[in-house]
Amino acid sequence: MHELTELLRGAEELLLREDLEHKLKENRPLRIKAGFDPTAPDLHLGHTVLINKLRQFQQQGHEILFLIGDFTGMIGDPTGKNVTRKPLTPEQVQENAKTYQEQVFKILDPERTQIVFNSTWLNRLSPTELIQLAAKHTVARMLERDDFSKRYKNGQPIAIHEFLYPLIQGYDSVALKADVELGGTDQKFNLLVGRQLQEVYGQKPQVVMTMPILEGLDGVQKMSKSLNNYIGVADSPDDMFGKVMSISDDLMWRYFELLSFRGNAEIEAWKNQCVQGKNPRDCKVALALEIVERFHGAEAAQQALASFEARFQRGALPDDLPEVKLALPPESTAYPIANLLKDARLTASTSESMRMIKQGAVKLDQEKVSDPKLELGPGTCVVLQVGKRKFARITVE
RNA sequence: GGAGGGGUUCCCGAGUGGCCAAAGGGAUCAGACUGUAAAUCUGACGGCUCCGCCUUCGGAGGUUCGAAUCCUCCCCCCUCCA
Repeated sequence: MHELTELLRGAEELLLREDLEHKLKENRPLRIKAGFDPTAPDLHLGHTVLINKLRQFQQQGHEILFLIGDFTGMIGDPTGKNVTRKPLTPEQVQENAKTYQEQVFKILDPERTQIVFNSTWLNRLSPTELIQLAAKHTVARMLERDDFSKRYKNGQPIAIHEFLYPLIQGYDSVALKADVELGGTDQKFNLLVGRQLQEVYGQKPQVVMTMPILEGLDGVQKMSKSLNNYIGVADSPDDMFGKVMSISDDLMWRYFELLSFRGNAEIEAWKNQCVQGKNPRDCKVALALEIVERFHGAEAAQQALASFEARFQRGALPDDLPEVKLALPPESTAYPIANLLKDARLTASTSESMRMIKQGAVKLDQEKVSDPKLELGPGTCVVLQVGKRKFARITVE
């Protein structure tokens, strides 16, 4: 029972709960399937929500089937928008799959994870078999899918192959004899097709678990690269740490739920302590450490914490200052500070430089700059800082 | 094919001849404070050789002392009817 509660944590929906309970009682490793697109292996923490859930299953002794959809990737998921998606070459698929593994195995145990490619069995499917597969499902049921029905009502085209996509994804579950399939909430329909097909093929239908979309740093919109509210798994330890620290106290608990490996009980206890006056900051530090450690190791995490404290609590300079060398503008004998800041990319324009100086945000060798007309002659080497986060060691040549 | 509505500074969205570099909100940035890059408060938020100057309101022309606002043509988006 306790197992189940942990597994349910953060999950959006579980269909059907009784099925999962039964399967768990069988006391055997369950086959847990999750499919991934072989495109864009540039993962951020939002993507890891699903992977974290896989890890939980894995830790309870179940078998993970990490499916790379190299075949389906060639069809393109029917999003309705990008109708013509460039097919990936086998090389690209291999490349992306490799990147996936590197990143994903920071969370999953490679020993107990099977990576499978659906082209393995789908390429062997004969036209006859494919048509037999298509015969197992009806148009009416396909049209139950929200975006299909909308497009159909609006008279927008739906290509036949788009109907094939959910079928094929479902067939994957048959081929893999999946007990459970995980996916994002947007995958619900496809996951359910898997259930139906398995039943038709004489298997027990898989349990479907959907995971929510993680909110980004702003706490409102979904985490995505284009909104620039993401924490990339490849971010530097300092960045990763800082970004976690920047989330609001409210959002922190959501992140604990979906990103932390700590048990429910522990997190609940912390939450209660915070209500009773414990500083939420300390919980956030723990979360930041945990996440940095996951992707960069314990040592890097401690260093990130140390440099964070040094910088923001004591106002110290970061260790690795970007070095910038700038040549004097032609026909001048000194570099005006405003232009220097712009050219060193500490500000976006000289106007912004002026503003920052007026606002008291600019520091030269730790001293506040108040004169907007300050000029630096050739040969000077100084540390310039704008705000709390932007630094550079600048040499004027 | 017909009838309307609209394109404003990163986003949303005011503005219908001068007081408009353009209200308000969001995002962002800075300062203060703090528990942190949370929260809150204050301020900034086109560019520049920065107490002054220059360039913006879909595009190109025009009217005017003066236009985001008026006129002409063009481009693009949306809604309704057929």
